[in-house]
Amino acid sequence: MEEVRRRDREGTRQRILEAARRLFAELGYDHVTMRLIAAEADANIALINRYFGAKRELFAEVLAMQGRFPGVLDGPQEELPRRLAEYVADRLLSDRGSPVMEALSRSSATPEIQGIIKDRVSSAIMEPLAGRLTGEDARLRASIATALITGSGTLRQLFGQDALDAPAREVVVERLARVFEVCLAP
Amino acid sequence: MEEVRRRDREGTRQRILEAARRLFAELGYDHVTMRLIAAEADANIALINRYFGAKRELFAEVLAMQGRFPGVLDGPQEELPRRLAEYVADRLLSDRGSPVMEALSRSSATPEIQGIIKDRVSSAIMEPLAGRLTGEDARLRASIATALITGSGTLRQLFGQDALDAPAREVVVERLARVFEVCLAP
DNA sequence: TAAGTTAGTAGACGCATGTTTACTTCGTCA
DNA sequence: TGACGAAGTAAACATGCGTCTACTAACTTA
Repeated sequence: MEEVRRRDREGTRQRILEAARRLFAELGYDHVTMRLIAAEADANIALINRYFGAKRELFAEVLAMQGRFPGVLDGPQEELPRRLAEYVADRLLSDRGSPVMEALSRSSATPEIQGIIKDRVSSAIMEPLAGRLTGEDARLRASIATALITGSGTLRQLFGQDALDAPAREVVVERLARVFEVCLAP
Repeated sequence: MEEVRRRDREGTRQRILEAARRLFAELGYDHVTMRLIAAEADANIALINRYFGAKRELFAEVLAMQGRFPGVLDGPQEELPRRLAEYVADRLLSDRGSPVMEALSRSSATPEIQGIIKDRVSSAIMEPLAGRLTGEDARLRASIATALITGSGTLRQLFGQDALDAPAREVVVERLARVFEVCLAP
């Protein structure tokens, strides 16, 4: 009955990385223990440190492997607010949130990794967003949109998927799209 | 040179409460230790548990003593978006954020106190806000505004007071006011 | 087949946490 | 004045954490 998949360095590494991704998103940095990751990945705890160095670096690698808003920031400029609205609405209404969004808003209070998260929010959300905006105060407008995105993550994590009293998806998208429009407009 | 303020039960209780308020706001629930509170309050650690029972209950008491958006939710209805905008802008730009806002967004990932925070966000922000709104989907609109408020807390805590590239206060308030208007409008 | 490399393992290490216990000291009131 | 209750204290408790070390066993290669 024993699994014969042994001595597979790369495979084990991937299982650890995937377990860490899932757990960090669900529980936040502080509440994920090395032992929990090891159990979830069905790997020995010492291998985590051997392959990744330390918990902090594992977290950094997890964030690094996430795409930067795939399909949201790309596409026609005039539909950007709507794509953001759909992204946020889907994450709020679906049975699980966005791993990046959740990991970020759940882990941002930990000094140990604050720098990592700051860089990630900057490079994956704020800067690409600000870069797509024209007119004055682009960075301010991008920041407000970012606040709305991360705040949605916090809300989701507190209230689960019925944070919004469960109206129809289209109503949520419509409202969010209008809000993002005002955020991003020059 | 010794302080002679000894054997003052109520005074000690208040010093502990005040130190806890400050520290929870600054560091979040997880990263505030009982020993840190005791040191900051210049009190013995055992007294914290004697007076408050447990860390969790101390946190609940800290949240309970905070006013519910004093001066923001009250006042003429048509200026509500602007008052919210001023509140958020001031917290983002000033040298320290709002204790409630910070404590909430810094501590929301801890399962131990998730219920406390959830109740607090509901009763202090979302429900009063939704109660002031007319028209359909009041709860959805209040939720989006809440997301923006808590998201601002997260942003502030990540980037400090120059999260917004430091434009003039009036510019920030103006933009936020327009966003809140769209959030809250029927 | 023997030797060497390395993935995988068990367990301990040192430290920090929230909480509790046993004790001391102060203040008050009979 | 002496005794008693309560405020304050020091130290320990049990637990959980990230990390590291010494070891075993599987695969590769000569």
